[in-house]
Amino acid sequence: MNLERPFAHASRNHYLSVARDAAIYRQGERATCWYEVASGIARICQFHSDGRRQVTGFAVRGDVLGIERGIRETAAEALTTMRLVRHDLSDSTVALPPSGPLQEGDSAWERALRASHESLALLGFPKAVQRVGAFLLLMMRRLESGTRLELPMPRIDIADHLGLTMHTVSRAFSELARRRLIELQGPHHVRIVNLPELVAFTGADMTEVVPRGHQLVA
Amino acid sequence: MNLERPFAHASRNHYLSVARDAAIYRQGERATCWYEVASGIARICQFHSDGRRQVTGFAVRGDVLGIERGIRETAAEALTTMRLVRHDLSDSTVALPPSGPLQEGDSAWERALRASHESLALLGFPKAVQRVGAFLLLMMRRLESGTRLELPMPRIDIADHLGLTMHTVSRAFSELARRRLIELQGPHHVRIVNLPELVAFTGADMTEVVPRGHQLVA
DNA sequence: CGGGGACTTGATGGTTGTCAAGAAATGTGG
DNA sequence: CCACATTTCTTGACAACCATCAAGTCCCCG
Repeated sequence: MNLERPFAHASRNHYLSVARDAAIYRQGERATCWYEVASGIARICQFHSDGRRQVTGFAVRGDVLGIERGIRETAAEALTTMRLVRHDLSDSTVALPPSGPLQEGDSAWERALRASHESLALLGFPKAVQRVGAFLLLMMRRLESGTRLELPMPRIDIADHLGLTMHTVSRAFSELARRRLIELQGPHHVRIVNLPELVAFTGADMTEVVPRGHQLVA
Repeated sequence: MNLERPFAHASRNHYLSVARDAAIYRQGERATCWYEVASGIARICQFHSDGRRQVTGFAVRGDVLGIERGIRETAAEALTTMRLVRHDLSDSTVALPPSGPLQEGDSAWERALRASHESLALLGFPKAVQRVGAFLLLMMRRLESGTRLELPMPRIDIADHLGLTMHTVSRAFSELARRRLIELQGPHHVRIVNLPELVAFTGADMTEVVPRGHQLVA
């Protein structure tokens, strides 16, 4: 499938810079290419007919952006200045090494699917504080920034990502800070003070338990 | 990539039957193959260390099941007796024609990604009744069964899929029935009585609005 | 230094989860 | 095929949580 040159030096691929707040692609367009994020962060979102806006993900270094055929179901916008690698739709070979939970040898589809599952997992947490906590832990892994997190997105984006309101997200940050699990140095600068306790409090140790199952199929 | 024989007659692929309640694969195993659903319905779920169970999806005819490499992050169980097509991991060519929102010419990864996005969209609805309504509409499309829906999964599975409790799901069904949008003939047999009103009430017309955007990248 | 947007926080009402009980459906053995 | 037992589903009451409305504060940038 894509076994040869797993990390090809994207010779035919366009590298491009994107300014903060620029649209990378729009919802409703016909997809002609997809991107890899070399640096910076993008917000991927979906606008619904009832007025809701759903942020389906944040794309960071190594993430695949806008891989789909036909009409785009999401829009992507740069939250910071970014560097992207543009790929043709017929190509599903990633050019950049993975970051965070991604793996070497992934195809682009595989990476996109993994990211989608991570977003699903976040929405599975029943309470707001847990969702926000899990979001911080996920971002820490994905940004590979240690315990000092720089989150360029506004609260409303986090809210629309986690299925909450801006207010509830803000309260969750405050509660995590009150419990001395994180420290807020300005709204966009979070320091994770007590990682193990944050993991425990959130319930997000991300290790799964094998269930007692029935007989296997073969 | 996968342009030749988009719907190959899966000659090297195994067809297999699965009994109701049988495990198709387990969480924590190493993935060795993936499946397509030829008939029946499977539940895909993820068990978390804090005891939660998240149903990440239901796989119906045409859906791709368990396409991932390395350790499986989900388990799959048959809700009904099923027929599956087993594929090698090196193969990403689907054998079955699409159903519902899927398209001809999809690769397996593409189908899996689409299904994942549909689940994400469901969790985006802010209220329980809307989520349940949107779930019914989605199932109607995917099962291609007209307005008479046979839902083999128990309420708890729907709840774990939508991020709700069994009780709330049950109340939502009751409310939709009270409003004469659906009719319940037994817990697993739903008839959609007033499709346009259900769509309107749910806010799930699934057509998106193009947002006013900034300048485009290129 | 001043203005405007983003963020935080408080008060309140609506929605959902929890606890508990009862009704309906399903499966089993006679 | 029917009676019974068990599971699943529904419904009610109450508590917890979150969205909404409304100020007030902080931050950023001109």
